[in-house]
Formats: sequence, C-alpha cells, structure tokens
Amino acid sequence: MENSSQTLPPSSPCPTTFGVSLPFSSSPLQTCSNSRISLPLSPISFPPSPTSLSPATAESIHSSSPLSYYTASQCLEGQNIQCVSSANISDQDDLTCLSWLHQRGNLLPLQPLPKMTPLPQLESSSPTQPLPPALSKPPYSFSSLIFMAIEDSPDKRLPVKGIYEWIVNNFPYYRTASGGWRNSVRHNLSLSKSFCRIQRDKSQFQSVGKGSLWCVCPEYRPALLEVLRKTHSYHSTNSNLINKPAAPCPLTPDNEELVTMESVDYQQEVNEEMEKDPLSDSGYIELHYYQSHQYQYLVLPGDTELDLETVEILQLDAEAQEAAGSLLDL
DNA sequence: GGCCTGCTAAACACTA
DNA sequence: GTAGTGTTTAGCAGGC
Repeated sequence: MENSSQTLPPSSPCPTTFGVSLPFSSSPLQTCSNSRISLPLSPISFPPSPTSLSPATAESIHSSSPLSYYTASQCLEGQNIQCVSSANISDQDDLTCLSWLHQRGNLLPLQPLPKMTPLPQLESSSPTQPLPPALSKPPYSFSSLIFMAIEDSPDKRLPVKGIYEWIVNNFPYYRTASGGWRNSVRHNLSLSKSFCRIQRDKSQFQSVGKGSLWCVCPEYRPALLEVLRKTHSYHSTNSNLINKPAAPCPLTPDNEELVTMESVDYQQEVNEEMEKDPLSDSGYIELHYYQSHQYQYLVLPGDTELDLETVEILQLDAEAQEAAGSLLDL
C-alpha cells in the first residue's frame, strides 16, 4: 500500500513556511455594509496554546472546552475600543495575553493587543448561559486536530507526543478518552497526505525524544484550512445562539467605555503600529482569544453597527455573535 | 447500492 | 525488555 506520508531529509527545512497573509489569501473579501469596514474572512480560530500561558491561566484554560474560546473581531480604526468581561480574572495580562498568536506569527496577521480589565460588576452575570460541553467530543476531525496542533507550534512541526499534548491540553475530552484516539492520530498522520514527516536533526535539541517531527504539507494546507473553517462555521451557525434571547449587552447605550483598559496608551500603540503595519489598513481583522470559561468578551469599535449577517460573515463565535446581536437593539 | 471520508481497533515492526 | 512510534489492514458508520 502506498505510504502517503512524506519523509523529508533531516537537513531540509520544513516546507511549511507560510506567508503572513496565507490564512486569508484565498478568502474572499467580505464587506461589512453597515460598518464601513471590509474584512477578509478569518477561517479559523484556535484556542491559545496553554504552553504559552502562565500555569494559572493555562490550567484555567485547560478546564474549559476549546469551544468556549470566543472570537471577537476588532476593527481598529482609531476608535474607542470597548471591552467588557465578567470573568473572575486574577491575571489580566495572562487573560489577554494573545502573544501566542503573535509568536506564531503566520496564522494571523496580528497587531498589539490591549490590556483589558475585567468588569467586576458583571462577575455574576449570565448565570443562565449554557456552558459549552467541555467533555463532549470536539467536532473536528483528527486531521483538523493535528493541523491545529502543528500550526499552533512555534516551529510548525511537532512530534507525535507534542500533538498528543496539544490535543489533550486544548480538548479536555481527550483527557479522559481512552487511548484509542492516539492510535487514530498516528493512523491519520501516516495515512493522510496532508502531513509530512521530518527526521529530527540529530545535531539539535530536536534529537531529544522518539520519532520524527510532523508538519503540514503546504499544498494541502488550504484544504485543511477550508475543512477547519467549514467545521468551525458549521458548529457556530448551528449553535443556534443567534436566535437566543440577547445576552446582556456589554456596551452601554451611549457606547461609553465600560472598562478602561489603558485605552489611551494602548490606542496610541495601536495607532502607531497601524502606521507601521501595511496590513493594518488593508482590512485585516484581529482575532482575539479570550479565556472565557463562562463569559465572553467582545471588542468592537464604539460606533460600529453590525447586523447579524455581518457578524456571521465576520465569523464571530457564537457568544460574540450573541453579544453583537444585542447591539442591534440599542 | 456504491463511493468516499472518517473513526476505531488491531497487529506488527522499528527504535530510543 | 519496555514503551513509544510508525505503518498497514480491516471493519464500521455516516454522508452524498
């Protein structure tokens, strides 16, 4: 039988060298009719790698389902950025530390992120919000899981063990699942043409550990992204949260800042960065990942009007959609 | 019903 | 020898 995995010579660099804009390169430009912004679709969102977070935050994230990582879009147009959170946050830096995305650098073109301060008065809000089934089986195929794991690694390559760990860390379901899924992971790696094997470089630290490193074959990356995007979109759409009663709106009617998150200083940083970053005014959006075991965070420009369709186009996650939808009632 | 895809289980060989 | 890794085969389920 054909061995679909591709083994690269040890000295070869991993072919998974992705351009910064790759995730969006094949995505159609979506125009937000009501919000004066044009945003290319971001196909996917990953939960942050716990390994890039502090132990406390990582543990907190571990306790939640990846589906509880809500994505918010931020339209950086020099407007007031509003942030609302109701989580009990002890380490706001960790909570809002999204540098894991920056560090990866090639999944999403990101800009500096604001430091945010939680809203203590909302700490006990939304008690009726259903929590994502943390221990339910993730909707993602093993190929997608492997893809996410590899993409979330700094070097875009992981040993099998690293893939295991990423999955376990990000999908609590697999913490308690029987070991058969590991076999499935290995089976998938071997069988799928999407992944290629790299011999460890004996001269480097990579030589530590068993087995090879695995990376995503560039030619199959768009397909993996598309599958992931469809899965993500499907489950977000089918979450039926849009039709749910609107959650308490995180924004005041007059769009005053409920939370000051060092907004002035940060805004200056953002603006400065936008001047530097050629992508900043090209319609790229930021995806923010927030620890949100129970509560969501929505970052929106103060006067942005988003209808549900637009929100859906922006692929805000379900909870963010819910919060954004509530803006329509203002 | 056939095909494809994905999941699961199992067996086996290889290797650290 | 053991455990982890990689490959292969087979069966099953679900969608199209």
